[in-house]
Amino acid sequence: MSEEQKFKVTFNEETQHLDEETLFVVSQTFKALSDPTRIRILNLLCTGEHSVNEIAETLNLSQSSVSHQLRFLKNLRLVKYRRAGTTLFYSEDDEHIMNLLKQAIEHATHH
Amino acid sequence: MSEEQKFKVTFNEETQHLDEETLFVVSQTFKALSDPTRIRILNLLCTGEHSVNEIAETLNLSQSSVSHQLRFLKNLRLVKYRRAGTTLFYSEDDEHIMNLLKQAIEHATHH
DNA sequence: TCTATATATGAACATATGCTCATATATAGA
DNA sequence: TCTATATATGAGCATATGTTCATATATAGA
Repeated sequence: MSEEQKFKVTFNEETQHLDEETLFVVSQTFKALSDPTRIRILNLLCTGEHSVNEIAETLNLSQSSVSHQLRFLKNLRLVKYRRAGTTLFYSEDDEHIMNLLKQAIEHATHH
Repeated sequence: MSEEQKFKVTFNEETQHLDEETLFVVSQTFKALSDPTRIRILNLLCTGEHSVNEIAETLNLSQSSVSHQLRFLKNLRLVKYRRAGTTLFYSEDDEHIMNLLKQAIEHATHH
């Protein structure tokens, strides 16, 4: 089997069959991006780090709601935080996924 | 104002505020990609057009479930179909969004 | 230690989601 | 027109999701 054929086989396996784990990770990732509140939070974090209260006030959301959503995003490692006293500053933690979000926003705005 | 500054302003405006409609379209798009069944269907359609029954049999899903999900995907214009007698052949209808899916699968498999 | 501020968390609730089951619709051929 | 095959659809159900409310936890300062 040539190198080219090997590549083709590998490629086809990747596009034709998705194992359970990949399917789970991909669906969870898109689920994170499928809620307006989380999109707004991530979009705000594009502009740099922000505290929980800053996010809540800027986006007109309850502190609790923001905190719940940030936990969700943090579990998926889409955001991280830095502590400064009692304040936690959240920021992006997955450039690749943030890029997907930006692409989708671009796509939605220009069509 | 330099060209560079102009670009920066435009860029910031786009990333800081999302209007209702954009938010809705983006969240709906990602919602379409957030379910394992729909991901498997779209991933299968990457390989070319397929009838409803083909999809159901290949992915081991009920005809009803596939039909419901295809309606969902069709409403978002992510898939289209071609009729041949009583058989409907479904295929991709949004290259850009399919590309987002492929990127996410790549991202999930290589990390 | 007591207080104030920032954030996290759990329960409860309303709504959304995805599946199955039964059935309707549509097309082709006899 | 009658039948067979392919697909669509609606109701019902179990589960998932996002929010609020009340409260817990954590840190800093007096």
